[in-house]
Amino acid sequence: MTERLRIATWNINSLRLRLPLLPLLIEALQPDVICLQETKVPDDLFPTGAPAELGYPFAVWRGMKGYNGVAILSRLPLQPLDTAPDWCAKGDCRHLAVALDLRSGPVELHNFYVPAGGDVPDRATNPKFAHKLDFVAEATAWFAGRRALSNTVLVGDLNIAPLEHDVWSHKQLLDVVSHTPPETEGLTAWLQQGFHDAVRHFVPAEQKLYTWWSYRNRDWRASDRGRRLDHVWVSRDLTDGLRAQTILKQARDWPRTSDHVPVSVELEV
DNA sequence: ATGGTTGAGCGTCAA
Repeated sequence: MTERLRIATWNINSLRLRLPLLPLLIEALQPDVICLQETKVPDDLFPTGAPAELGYPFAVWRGMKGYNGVAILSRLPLQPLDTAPDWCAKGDCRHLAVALDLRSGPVELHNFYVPAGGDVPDRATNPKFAHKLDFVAEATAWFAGRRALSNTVLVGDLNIAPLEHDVWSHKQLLDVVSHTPPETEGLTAWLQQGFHDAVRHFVPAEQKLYTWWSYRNRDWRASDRGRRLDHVWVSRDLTDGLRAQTILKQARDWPRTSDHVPVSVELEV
């Protein structure tokens, strides 16, 4: 027996500020599970009633003051998984993992917010860039060291656009943090620990595909200098169950919205 | 080459 599952991911860039936008996401995507990054809310200030009011009574969150923060909102019961390490021993709030209770069995879900990496793509002079590369390498090693992946979904703002057409200009961005070779090679190595890119599954690699447009453009749609920083990966056993993907580009025009747009994948498990 | 904008939360830092 299979069950249809829709999982959405969004870098919301302040949960409290953009709480009123979540009904728009829900109406458009009808996700069973919503994974959020950059919630920017400490746990003691989290709007604890909001998930249930939105129709997602099962929720977990991990936040801190000012920066970072992740949350998972679910219509399905879930169990928190606490087996992952404190990435780079920073005490950051960049990862949550849960087991979703489906009739067909549990699905393991990982929600990641990878460090952005600062401005200078040099690990020797920029500690933020070093942290980003170390984070990706540590995650790669952690998944490599576990049992073979199955029934697993990984989503999040991974802050890396791995393919040539995941950015508006491959040549012009080769030395820009998010698309440098050490980053794209690192992300590819992580993906290859048993994952499959669930969005590119539906969209040929030659086609431009973005999930983020900078605030610093007067007209984001006209300049269209986007990057694909937000991802949904599935373990290889779930590949045959992939049914659809949506990059909710219209969300970039919502009032006072995030610079990232939601990404959703529908699959049968 | 540079600057451009946004959020957290009150001076800048992070993105």
